[in-house]
Amino acid sequence: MKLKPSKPTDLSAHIAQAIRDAIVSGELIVDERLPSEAELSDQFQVSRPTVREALKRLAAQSLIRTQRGASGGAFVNKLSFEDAYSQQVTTSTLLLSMNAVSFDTACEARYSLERACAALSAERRTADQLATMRAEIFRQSQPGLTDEAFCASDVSFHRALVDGAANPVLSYQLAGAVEAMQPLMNMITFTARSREEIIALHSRIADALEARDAKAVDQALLELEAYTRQLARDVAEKRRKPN
Amino acid sequence: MKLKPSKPTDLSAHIAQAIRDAIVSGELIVDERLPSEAELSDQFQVSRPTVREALKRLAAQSLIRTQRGASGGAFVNKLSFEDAYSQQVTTSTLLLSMNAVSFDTACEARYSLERACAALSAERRTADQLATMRAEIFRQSQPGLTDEAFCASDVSFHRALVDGAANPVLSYQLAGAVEAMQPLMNMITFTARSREEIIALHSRIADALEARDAKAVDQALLELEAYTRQLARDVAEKRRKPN
DNA sequence: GACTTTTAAATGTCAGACAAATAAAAATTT
DNA sequence: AAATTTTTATTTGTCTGACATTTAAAAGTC
Repeated sequence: MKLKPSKPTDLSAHIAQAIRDAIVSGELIVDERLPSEAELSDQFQVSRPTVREALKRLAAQSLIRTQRGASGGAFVNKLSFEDAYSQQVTTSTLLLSMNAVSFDTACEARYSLERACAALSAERRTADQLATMRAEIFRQSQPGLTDEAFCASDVSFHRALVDGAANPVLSYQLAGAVEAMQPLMNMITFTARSREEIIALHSRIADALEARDAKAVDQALLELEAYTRQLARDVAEKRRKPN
Repeated sequence: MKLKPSKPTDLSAHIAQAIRDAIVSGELIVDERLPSEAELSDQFQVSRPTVREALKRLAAQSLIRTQRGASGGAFVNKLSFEDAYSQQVTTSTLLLSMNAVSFDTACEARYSLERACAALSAERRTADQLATMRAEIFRQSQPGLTDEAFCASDVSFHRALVDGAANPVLSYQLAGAVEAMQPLMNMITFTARSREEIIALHSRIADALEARDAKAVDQALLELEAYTRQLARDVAEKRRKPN
């Protein structure tokens, strides 16, 4: 663990980077204990608060965890899919909300990726996942449902579809694409008619998955994407000319 | 910005979460200045070092940036695609290396996602992106190339393919899948024969993109995936039984 | 009016202290 | 001797107060 780069300021950022490099390169392995804060401040020739700021940076990325007490300290954390998943969702959500990404662009990305899971999911989906999808479809058909709850159920439905591919890397990668869309979807007001349409498409997807018919899943997803984008266009249209 | 939750320890984590929530919810908007560290310590009733640790956590996630001097302070950062991209690559790389993800699983995810870009890329790829791909193919055919350089060029090639879809959200989502594979790929020793094969498939992809033939791109990617997985199997086989 | 100097505000860093948690060692009791 | 309790040492968590550095604006000067 060395620090060489140029910048004279932000010592804590440099130290964090040095430790991060050591972790990424494998110099520090999972569950290995880092030197204590006191030792680190000696090694890096900085004060303990500075070391602590560096460690908090790493903790924010789930790269380390800390434990108090004797034989405590900072340990290299095994980055779990769960941690990575939630980080990804947060990042993706902020990315979309801060960069004026058009609904079309986000929607295209989401459904392109989802279709990438379609074939695998058709092949591997479990009965359990299928049941989850059916349950979400049922929930979506309940009359009193708010738009937000409808969207949340939509996310659950699609998540089950993605998880059906039985590939944790895919599930992780898709997390951002699917969940980060929700705030954008929430801006749409779903009429009874449009809900009906979406539910019909969801049912077609579930049916196709049940029949393990990859082509049909793909086709239904294509239509769902087209319909969703049409809905968004209608909403935008109405906003512009609210009759 | 309030903090209510249960945990009594890790004040800085709570404060970071409170501010993070304020950003995600839109209570704090991009480029808005946060209260000064002194004011925050007043508001949250903690010391300045604790506030600073919280701010460093947020800085580690590129949620804020800080500026020194009068009229300086912490500002809500506009999360750029670039920042998100590199974070995603780091996270994905660590995720794969720490979770004993099989080569097959990672490879399947990567090529599934890449094929999701194939149709869009065939439709939209620019002459420039095509030229990049041709240049990388040429580089890959150079005799003196190390395996690492070959892999790096491979990543550049595929990145151009993904960027061809002209959808920044897709490019961002794919970043992890494509780049995080590199360390795994680096474990493969590429013989002259296997390089030849890969280059031939890359050429077929480039040709198909030039002809805007989505089907052909998809097919070539499928074959490339199959070949890559076969290569990995061969390597594993040789390790187990080194003649 | 243009330039220089001063000032004030803010982050960056440091030193030293105490609190709290925790595991291991030591002492005590059974 | 074993089990339990107490002590101790280590380590992170937090606080106080201070000084350095940067920066923009205000004040002063030519």
